[in-house]
Amino acid sequence: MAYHQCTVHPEKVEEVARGMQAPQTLDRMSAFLKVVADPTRLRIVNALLMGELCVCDLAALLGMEHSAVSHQLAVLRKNAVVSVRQAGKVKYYSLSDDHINTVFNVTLTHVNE
Amino acid sequence: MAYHQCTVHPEKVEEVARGMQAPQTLDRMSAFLKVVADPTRLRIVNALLMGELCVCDLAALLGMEHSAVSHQLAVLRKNAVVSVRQAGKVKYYSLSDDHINTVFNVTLTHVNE
DNA sequence: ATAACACATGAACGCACGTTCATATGAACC
DNA sequence: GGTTCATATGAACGTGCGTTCATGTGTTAT
Repeated sequence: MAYHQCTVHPEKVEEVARGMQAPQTLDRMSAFLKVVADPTRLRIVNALLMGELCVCDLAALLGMEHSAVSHQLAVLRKNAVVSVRQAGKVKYYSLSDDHINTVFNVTLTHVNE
Repeated sequence: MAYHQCTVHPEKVEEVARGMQAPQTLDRMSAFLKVVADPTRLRIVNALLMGELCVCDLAALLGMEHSAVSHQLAVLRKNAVVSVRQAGKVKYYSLSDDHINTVFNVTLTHVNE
């Protein structure tokens, strides 16, 4: 059976529609949340909460290939979640923003409630 | 060329490893973030910030099929993001938690910085 | 300058996940 | 009880995305 046109409340819908964030804002929010939602990247963020780390140590910490870690770091970089500091051959990554800290902690308390 | 075992700093890695959240905690955090990272579900959350809505009005607001909305609401329900109140044939959805409000607003200010 | 090290990037494979179509449940009204 | 309305659920299809493998870039040291 096909779907019917149900009884909508147009005034209510329009009121809420006006209160909605702009589409491109929601897209950026969605993109950011997707970035930190990935388990591997969330573990990287968790680690970097305690200070900067090089790719090498991150790979050892997570028990992953350098390549995999580097790919995830590229995603985090392109979304301005982490920053890089180069010292010789080694690159040290750190969180570039304080909001990530907040999001992490609020999410943490939410799942622990 | 294959990857070499690079020069790790074991004491640093172990220190950070001790400070990491438990794996199941990170998994729950990841799962929650994935739920709200989806564009459609984020729009639903945005709408419900302004008060409860029925499936019918949500479908009209989002310009989607009832079925698609209902599927996403099921995901949000199973992850305790929304609650249902039934009034006759109609089911009204609302945010079940205040943390979601916080996560939404912090994320919003982050992408606007 | 050549080699070894630390990391980045490109491409391809595999799978999870959102959408869609179809069907099912459940409530209210006749 | 049968029909209509409001929502839920099942299954299959398509695609985006994370992983892996292979190769590339850049830096230091000899």
